Amino acid sequence: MQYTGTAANIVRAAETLFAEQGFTETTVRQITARADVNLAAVNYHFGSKKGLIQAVAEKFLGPLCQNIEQVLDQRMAASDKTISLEELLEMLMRALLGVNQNNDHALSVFMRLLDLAYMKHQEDLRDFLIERYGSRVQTFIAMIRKDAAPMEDDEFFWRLHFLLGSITFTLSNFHTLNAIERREFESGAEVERILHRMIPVLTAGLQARADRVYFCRI
Amino acid sequence: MQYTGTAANIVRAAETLFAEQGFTETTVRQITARADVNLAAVNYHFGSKKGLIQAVAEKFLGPLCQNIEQVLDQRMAASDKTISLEELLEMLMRALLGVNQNNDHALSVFMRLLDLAYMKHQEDLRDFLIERYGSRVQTFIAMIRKDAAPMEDDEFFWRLHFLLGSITFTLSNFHTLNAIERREFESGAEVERILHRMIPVLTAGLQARADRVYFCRI
Amino acid sequence: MQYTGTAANIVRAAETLFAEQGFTETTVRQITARADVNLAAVNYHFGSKKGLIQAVAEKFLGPLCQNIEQVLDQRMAASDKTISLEELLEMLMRALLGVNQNNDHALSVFMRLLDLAYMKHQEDLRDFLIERYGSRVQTFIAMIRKDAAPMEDDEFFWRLHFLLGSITFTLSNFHTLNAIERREFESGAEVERILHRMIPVLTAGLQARADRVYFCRI
Amino acid sequence: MQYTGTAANIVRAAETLFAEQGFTETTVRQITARADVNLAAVNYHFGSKKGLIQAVAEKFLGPLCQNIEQVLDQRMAASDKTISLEELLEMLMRALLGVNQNNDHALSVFMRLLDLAYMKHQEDLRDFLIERYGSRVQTFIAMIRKDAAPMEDDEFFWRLHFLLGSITFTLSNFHTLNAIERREFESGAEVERILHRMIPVLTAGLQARADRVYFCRI
DNA sequence: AATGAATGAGGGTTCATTCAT
DNA sequence: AATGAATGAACCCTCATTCAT
Repeated sequence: MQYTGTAANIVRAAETLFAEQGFTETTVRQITARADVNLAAVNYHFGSKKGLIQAVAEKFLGPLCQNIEQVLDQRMAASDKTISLEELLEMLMRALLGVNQNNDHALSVFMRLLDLAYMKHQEDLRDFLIERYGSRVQTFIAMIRKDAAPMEDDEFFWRLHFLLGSITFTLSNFHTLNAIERREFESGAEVERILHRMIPVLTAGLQARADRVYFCRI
Repeated sequence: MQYTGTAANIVRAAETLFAEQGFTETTVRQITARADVNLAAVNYHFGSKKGLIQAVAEKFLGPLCQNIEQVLDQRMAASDKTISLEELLEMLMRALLGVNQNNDHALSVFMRLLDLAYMKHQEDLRDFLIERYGSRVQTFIAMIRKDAAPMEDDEFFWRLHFLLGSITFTLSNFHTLNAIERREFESGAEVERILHRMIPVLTAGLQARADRVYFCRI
Repeated sequence: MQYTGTAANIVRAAETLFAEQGFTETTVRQITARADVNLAAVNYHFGSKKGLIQAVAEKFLGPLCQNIEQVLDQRMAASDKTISLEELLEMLMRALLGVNQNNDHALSVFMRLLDLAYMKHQEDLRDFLIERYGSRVQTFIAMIRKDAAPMEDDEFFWRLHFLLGSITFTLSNFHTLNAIERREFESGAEVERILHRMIPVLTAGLQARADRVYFCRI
Repeated sequence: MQYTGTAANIVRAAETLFAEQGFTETTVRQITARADVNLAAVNYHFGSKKGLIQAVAEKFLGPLCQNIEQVLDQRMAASDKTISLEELLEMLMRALLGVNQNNDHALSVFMRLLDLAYMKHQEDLRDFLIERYGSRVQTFIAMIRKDAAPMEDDEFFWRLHFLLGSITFTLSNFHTLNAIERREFESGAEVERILHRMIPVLTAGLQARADRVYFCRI
């Protein structure tokens, strides 16, 4: 399951660089140079650069889903059937933190991958993720909806992506945002604090009533 | 101010491709092929690919800032000094819509640019944007804070970026999200409707109280 | 004969840049930018970059030949038929200085042109120069031979080019050499002084006896 | 130390083309085509075109300096401390010939490199050569001065460059000069003969007294 | 007489990938 | 299992030149 030796070095180097620069902007040369391995090693071990990206993705997505499912099962077994939004989001955040435990860049890469998956010509990646993790994610999303404000399907669809945007943007660019905060306020927050801060904000967003009238195009 | 002829064709083609694929993934050859102009035209008119990206950026940022400032001035002159969050966000959304009026991809490109600006090694772009538009944006942000829940500076800083993430993610990937919605719900929403839907969500997020205790790393 | 207006500006700018960087390394853009004229002006006035180079060449070669011929005629008319090498070389140096009078870079360009003419694939330039100035130069060379040491035709041919090398190298790179001298000896010599210094050296070289045995390839 | 395989083919092809056309005029595509290797091979093996030029330079400069130093040491050890100018120049010429032994174009390239090094904006190359070979050359130059006519430092500086000009010009353009000689005298001299012919000329030039009065600018 | 716009050709360089060893 | 050498394709950019005005 876990990579060892050369392959592990490559994955480690790739995570850092993907997190800092994005996937396209990171070259195989940069990765192998940082991992201190041969240039051909990426293709040897992962078939292609795309293969490496998927490997990096799976390394986190698997444990993440597993973690959430396990905690959810425990919670469901223990008591009643409805779980509050705050609690659900806290589960999610804890799971994300777990992913981050071994590598500071893991979360950034993961979020960047989600960003990438929503780009126009990335059907391949999108399908890969949906096929692998789609159904497991749906369960969790269904739980969230139960405690959100009542709303139409499409309204919920969009709100979910507002929420997803908050998470991916903040975590993709955590390094930069942290640096800015450090410069402006002379103290920077850790990932866990930011994740925690999101909970009330996202909760409020999902529970807000949507009763306003539309404005018209000028 | 507005480009004409070849330069305009280039900008138009670039907007579409940048919106669909991102900046790095889009090549000068793709742009000039789509614009049906010579390969060298990009360098002739914009100096470099980077120059073209900045040109595309300024085309929207200028009018956007101007629009917001103007509306804000009118509103301030007309009546009292405090403006509700909903109203402020509606101003913002209307201004964004205005930017989008002539080109469906304008907003996506603009949001992608913001995304790019937060990447680690993009200090150049970051500085360019701050120098050009920093102070004008600050004014608007200050207004927002007045009607947000009372909170520390750093808390506000992060919430602002949660909000920014929602906007950039949704608009960057509007094309894809719209396609998904269309497929799943057999009806797709226009940009303006999505922008409007954000208002109560973002408002609730900024006004939510932040009184919860931290959870600890597991 | 003399260029005016735009054409003159172009020639002036070209001389400087050709002198500093050589012909290939100097671009039409650099020339027109420095001359503060339109990019197309070079082609408009001189047909092509090559045409400009020839124009620059003729501007100096014409007066140079004329000057030498005139002085030579006066001297021949005035007195005896044999003129010393020193005197002939002094005529040449004075003529070169005359060429340099209006533009510090004229000599460098001229010498660089001679250098260029000896390159393998520059038959065009070679033929152009020979056709235009070949016979006039031959007369002067014949005078030189009269006061040189007695030697075979081929020996004289090579010595003449040793001499030519000294002149072209020193004057092509006068700017750099002057800067080095200035740095090392804290005083730099003017072109005229250098030209004068060459006379005894070149004279001695042409008058040296060539009576040594060959060495063998190791 | 010596290149093998593809790298050697590249160097060989580059030497010929550089000798014939100069550095700027020679394209990487020409080099790789002639060497019958992939276009990217130059960058793979030498980093850049500039890197290739330096590699070509070092291939000759190293052995050249070593050769001269070795011969000089032997000569110094064997007998008295003063060596005649003729003998010193013969050492130099033999060393140059040694460099030329394996490749007819080696000398031309080397001389063209020296020419290039004296151009205005080539400080990089100049510094590279000085740093690498400056001190070793100084020793030899000091020996030359001992048997030259007594003169001021600056006078010697210029005479040395008159001499350098003779050598670089003749050898840079040996191919062309040889062709001309062949056409005009129906027999061409080999490099070694030309090098030998230079010795008395250069010796006379360095030993000539510099006692003439200056002429004035007309 | 002069120019802004545009272009075809070609420049050096870099990419992910392959293959013989 | 791993690598040094090599490559085809594509990158952005710059060149001298042309053409309509």
